[in-house]
Amino acid sequence: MGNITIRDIAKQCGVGVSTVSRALNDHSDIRPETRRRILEAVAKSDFVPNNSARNLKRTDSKTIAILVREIDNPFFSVMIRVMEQEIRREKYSFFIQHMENGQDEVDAAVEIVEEKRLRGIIYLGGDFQSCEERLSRIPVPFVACTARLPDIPEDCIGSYVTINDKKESRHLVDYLCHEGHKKIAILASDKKDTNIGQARLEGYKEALKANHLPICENLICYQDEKEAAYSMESGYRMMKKLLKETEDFTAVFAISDLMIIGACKALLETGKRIPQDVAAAGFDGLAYTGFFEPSITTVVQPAEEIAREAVASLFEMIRTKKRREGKILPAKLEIRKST
Amino acid sequence: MGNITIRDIAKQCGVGVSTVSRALNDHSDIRPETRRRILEAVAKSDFVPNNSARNLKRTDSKTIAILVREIDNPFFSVMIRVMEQEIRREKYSFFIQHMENGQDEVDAAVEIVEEKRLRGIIYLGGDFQSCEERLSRIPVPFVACTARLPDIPEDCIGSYVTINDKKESRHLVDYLCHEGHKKIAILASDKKDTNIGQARLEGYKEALKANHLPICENLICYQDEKEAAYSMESGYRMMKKLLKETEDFTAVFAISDLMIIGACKALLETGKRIPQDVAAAGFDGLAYTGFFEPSITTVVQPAEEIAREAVASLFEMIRTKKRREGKILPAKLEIRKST
DNA sequence: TTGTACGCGTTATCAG
DNA sequence: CTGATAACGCGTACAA
Repeated sequence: MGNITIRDIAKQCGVGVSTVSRALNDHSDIRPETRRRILEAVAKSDFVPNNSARNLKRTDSKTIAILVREIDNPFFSVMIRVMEQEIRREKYSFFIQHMENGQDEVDAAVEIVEEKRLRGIIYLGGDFQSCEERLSRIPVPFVACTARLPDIPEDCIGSYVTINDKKESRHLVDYLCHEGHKKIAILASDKKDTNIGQARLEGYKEALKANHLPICENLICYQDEKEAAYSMESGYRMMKKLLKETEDFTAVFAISDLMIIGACKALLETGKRIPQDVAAAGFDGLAYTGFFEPSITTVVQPAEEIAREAVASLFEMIRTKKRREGKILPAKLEIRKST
Repeated sequence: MGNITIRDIAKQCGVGVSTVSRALNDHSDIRPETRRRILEAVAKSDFVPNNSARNLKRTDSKTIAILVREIDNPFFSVMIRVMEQEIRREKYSFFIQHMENGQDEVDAAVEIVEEKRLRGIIYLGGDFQSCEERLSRIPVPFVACTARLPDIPEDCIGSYVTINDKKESRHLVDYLCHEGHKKIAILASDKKDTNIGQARLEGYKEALKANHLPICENLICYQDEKEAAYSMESGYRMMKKLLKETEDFTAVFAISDLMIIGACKALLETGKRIPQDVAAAGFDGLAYTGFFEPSITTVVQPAEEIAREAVASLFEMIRTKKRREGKILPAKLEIRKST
């Protein structure tokens, strides 16, 4: 299928290809009349500029990419919406891409930067633990949101915006302890997780220690590696399993809101009352938790602020070409009826 | 920044560029030993194949794209997961792209097909009402899921998989009527909507007519065009507004589950009991609705089946190069505690 | 202000 | 099996 090219347009208008190119790219050195004529012809034809050829030549593009790890994490929705606004305001365009499961964050970046001549990258989620040294291969400024980042090498223009997962988690569990709970179960991520899931688990452990409570391995449910992480389904199944093994707990904390929602269903199905029999708390601050009955206690991440801050950081780095200190924003413990 | 190219690799290995290319692309006509040597050198270097150049030259790529309209629609999550599986099974790769607000479905397709040498496209959501004639510009087979498609022109290899929104909606409202409700409010999409939102509204009207009930304009809440469509927030606000204007209804039907969840919150806040004072029903079959208290009556779309069927249709069209009949799958009315 | 010609990094072709 | 070379479609010096 011989696609139509700028050469065809040029011929059709009786001008040179470069003139067409200039018209297409809003260059100034072209007579308005010529420009209009060309654009008109383009509009009439089915001509579509070939982006591959474009990007091959271009060096620049005022485009930034949002690389999402778990596209079905509803927590990201709000952030994406805010980011869209902020990026538009800077007159940049952007697009969202999903990183597949096996794909490494750094490789994905390198590939896409070349391909699209990006000016910057925003990561949503992802695990950077295993790519510390490789981080400096990312050839444009980047910001990681809601991800755990190792120390960023000096020579690389990257930053992060996140909350202190460990601290906030500890805070929540601490609150549960003060409410008098002695046996607190946790629905954690899988054992090998080195990401925020692990941080939240650590916070749980620290809180127990600080309250002189023992850490019982049988109250720690690890996520099955094969299951969709952080999901309602996995929360449901983990709670079912836990209930089968023991009923000796008065509170449960899940490292994500989706999981606690699933877990609540399992609890209610088993005839447990929330919070009378078992108190339940989640993490993230999804809007859903407030709509629930009983409404669910959770750690609310400042999603909009994280998004805004991330975009701001990114553009600052793009302008100054200098690395920027990472930001850790405070989350808010929202105490509701479930505890 | 002079990026490293296959020419560099070729020089380094003492071979021609085409040999490197062959090694990289798994061609058969290359000595295994040579191949190994080259791949090794590549792995050691920081070489990253330039996709733009690749796609410029390539004609083919065993790749399909999923174009999603509302990336934050949780209804799509399940579908994406299933599609991923099915596409992998065919040994194709895929990627997800988000269509921006102003972007037209056909334009998005045309652009991306050229750029990525796609073999096919799956649309998730979107409105095709305004692009009937232009549909045949899409140069590869495509399938639209959960979207309303006008008649597909003869010369274009496209299909759809969806439910009958009008019928299912009518079915649900019909059920509400049979439960004895005479005043049924609806939270609809915006007035100009020509998509599935409109279809669901039509179903509502038909059901009322069939049950000899009047259609009261003041019981129809249209979505504010500026608000995020189908969202919890808009459902919440619409219900608040409705309650301020009238309390003269005993049931409410929202055209999406998210909206009804928001609406329920508004109802509960106002002291209404569900379903005693007001019955509530949604549409889509999001997992959340089952986890809710009270669990919410809804029309469950067969998400997994739609996804599977869509991928199957697409591959069939890719193979046969022939258009395929669209599929309309049955949804299931799930009656729960909220009605 | 406009046109010509070259090169971006690959892959396909074809001759060895 | 391998290497030289011609496209792919566009942007941009440079010349006109």
